[in-house]
Amino acid sequence: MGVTTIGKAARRAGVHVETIRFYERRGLIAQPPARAVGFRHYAEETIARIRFIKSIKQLGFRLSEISTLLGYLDNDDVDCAAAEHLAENKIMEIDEKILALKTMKTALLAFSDQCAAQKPDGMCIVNELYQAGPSEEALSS
Amino acid sequence: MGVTTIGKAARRAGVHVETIRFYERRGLIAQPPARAVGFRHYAEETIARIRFIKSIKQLGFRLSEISTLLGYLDNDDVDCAAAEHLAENKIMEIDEKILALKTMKTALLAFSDQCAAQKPDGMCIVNELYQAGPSEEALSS
DNA sequence: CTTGCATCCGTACTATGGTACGGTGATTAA
DNA sequence: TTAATCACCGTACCATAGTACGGATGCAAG
Repeated sequence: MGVTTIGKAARRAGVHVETIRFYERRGLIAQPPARAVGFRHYAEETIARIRFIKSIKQLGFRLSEISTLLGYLDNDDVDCAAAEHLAENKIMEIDEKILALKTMKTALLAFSDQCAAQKPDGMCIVNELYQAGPSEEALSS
Repeated sequence: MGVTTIGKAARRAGVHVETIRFYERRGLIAQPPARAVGFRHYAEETIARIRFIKSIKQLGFRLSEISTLLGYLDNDDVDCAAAEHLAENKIMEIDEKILALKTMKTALLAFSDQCAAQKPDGMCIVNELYQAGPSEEALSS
């Protein structure tokens, strides 16, 4: 196998070329130095780093948070307690999102029920809501 | 009470002035015609319309979707079946998001557990993940 | 040797829902 | 009357995570 150019690196890491460049611009990974003669070579560590970013992203972390985490790693400054703290914060964040979505779902179900209980005159709940100009508290639970 | 200028309209609808302008630009609400002499007057229907947008937004609908819905309303083209369909689609969308978040949470809990089971050498799971360059399937469930 | 794909690089654009700014003119309360 | 507030308008900017584009060059296969 030949040298690992950006295209091969992308395929091996499971991301797009543009994503690698984007991560370079964001400072998440270092850009390999330009060579006098050929294209840039990507080191194994860089590919591992991209895979790591991808894994952590799947846990719901933002790139800015991953950037911070990588900063700790680069300084050998990660301990289990700190990592656990990060994970727990993220879990709470996720719980909040889930709660908000469940609230929406409840309201939507109520809405849907009112649609189903169609008036004999064919007037839809949507029309009524719109005509009435719903008050602050309506639908807002 | 005096005329309903944009500021009063915003207060009564529970949004910011800029939001009203933004909705006007997006075509969600009509801009009242400029008057020769004073400021624009906002009609009651417009305020009701903004409140309606706000309510529907709380159900998780995007402005583009609300725009479509308002188009139906403006043409008296809403029936309960269609509205119910909209709501049910949105419920499915929300369910998918909840599922994705729960998957993340599960992975995070596993991660957190591994942090808690700290190695005697003080080596954190994060370091190991990073050094190892996690494979495609690791953490990805 | 030439064709065609790949790399390089900066910049601009995507969607989302607004928010902020800057300068000008109208209005209103003291 | 004058100062403070509000309205008007276009444009630019925020976060998010990339994606797309265009032109120049490199490299490898036929």
